[in-house]
Amino acid sequence: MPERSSVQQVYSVVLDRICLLKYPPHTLLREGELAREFGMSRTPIREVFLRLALMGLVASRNGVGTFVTGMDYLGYRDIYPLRMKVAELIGDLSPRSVTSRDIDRVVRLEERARGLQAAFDAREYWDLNHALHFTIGSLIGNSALRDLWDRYYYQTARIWYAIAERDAADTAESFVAEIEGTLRGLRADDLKAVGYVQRNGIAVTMRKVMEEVNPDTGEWLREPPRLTALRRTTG
Amino acid sequence: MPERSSVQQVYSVVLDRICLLKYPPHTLLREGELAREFGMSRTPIREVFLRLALMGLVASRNGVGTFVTGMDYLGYRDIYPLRMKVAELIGDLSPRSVTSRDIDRVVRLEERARGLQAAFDAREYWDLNHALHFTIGSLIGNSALRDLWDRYYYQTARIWYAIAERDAADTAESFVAEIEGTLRGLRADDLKAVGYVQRNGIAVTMRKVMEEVNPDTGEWLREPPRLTALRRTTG
DNA sequence: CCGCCCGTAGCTGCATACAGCTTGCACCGA
DNA sequence: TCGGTGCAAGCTGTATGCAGCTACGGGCGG
Repeated sequence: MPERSSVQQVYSVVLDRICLLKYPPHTLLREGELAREFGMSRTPIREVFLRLALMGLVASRNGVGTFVTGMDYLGYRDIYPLRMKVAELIGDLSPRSVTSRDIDRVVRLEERARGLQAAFDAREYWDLNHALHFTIGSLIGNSALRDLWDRYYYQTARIWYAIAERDAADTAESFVAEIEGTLRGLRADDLKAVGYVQRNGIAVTMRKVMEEVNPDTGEWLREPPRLTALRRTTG
Repeated sequence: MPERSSVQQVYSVVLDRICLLKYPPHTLLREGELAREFGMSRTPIREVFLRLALMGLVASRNGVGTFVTGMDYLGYRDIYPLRMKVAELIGDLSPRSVTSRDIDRVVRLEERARGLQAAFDAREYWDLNHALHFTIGSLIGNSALRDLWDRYYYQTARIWYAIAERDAADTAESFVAEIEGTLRGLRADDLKAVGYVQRNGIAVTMRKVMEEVNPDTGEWLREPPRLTALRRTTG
């Protein structure tokens, strides 16, 4: 069972679990437990936790444990506008030119996305969004900008994933439209257009997120089970 | 001698040493050595190194050691345009309003900066720049943007510090002008103006940096001793 | 004299033992 | 019965021992 893994692999797995809400906010993660699962000692797990902590996704409390952070309204309020700006810069800062491979890849994503309209599947939606994100990311020539593109993606992934499930039909439709717009931009080798399409998609999500909170208190108006579950990983 | 310190304190100290070129590029840092200096074990030092590695300021090689990274031309070429964009956003994303305390602080900085014109001192210049940076940073309301403001500052600090010493007179003069412009913006409670003044200052530095490299090879044209010194910290 | 090879020193990465802190529960007294 | 106190379990943070890797240098062969 305990197969050896590298720090990078464990980081990816735990990151995915947090973003996919398999580890919902406030979940207690224990170093020893993950160490056993991945067949390594606590030391590399601590490194994974530190990296996740610097991403703002977990926080350790001495003597207590390491918790998945809550979805903080104030954090999203700050990150989303910046994420939109980053999208606007995609076509601005030395973009890579589009190849037919890129287009083919997105065409295939479009087909799969249309399938979502018939039967929505959260996991499939996640995979498609993931693929689209990294395809676009690969076109960003500026490495620092690409880092931000990824960073803010992961920092906001949980909340859009949670919200996507609220209104599956609308989510699927918007997603197909987003891919179509992206494709138009790619075919024109107009990465600025691609960036603006992304910006608009992010803006729509941000609006949805902000509609979920009480602007005075900053509290979430309704909390689906997946956001509130305070479960231990044992059991 | 070995006084106990926290991880955060050690991180700050080592970060300063790297930015101030007390640890020049390619310096070999040993975990055990720093552990002894700060009176702790290798474990927290490793955490410091990991954080510095994620900032791109050090890199560990198994079996060899942890090195201060070189000043990579390609990295600066990517970071500077982004840093300029960040400066442009300062007045855009929910800035805090300016208080008289802020203005007073910068006024004092201006006085000290004028002293630099008479007698340039690299360390004093560093301190002033540091103070100005954080004063402006404190006016950024968007926490994510402030993180970037700090992050890119530290990632580019070494190179402008190295270049500042090249032409002390010009550096001092530009710096005074920058503070004057900043003060005008602050007094008008116009943080956008402050951001643009910063942007312009960053652009000037970037131009100076780019003039130092061969655009074909990416190699530095002339390497002052402080940039090339490959010394061990022992001795 | 030059080049190859192997041994060794010393570093990082990992595993593990220990210390300190936090929390919850049980027990005791009023 | 209720409140307070102390203890114990379990976690993170730290120290330290160990394994694996790399670089360097001396010695040997050509």
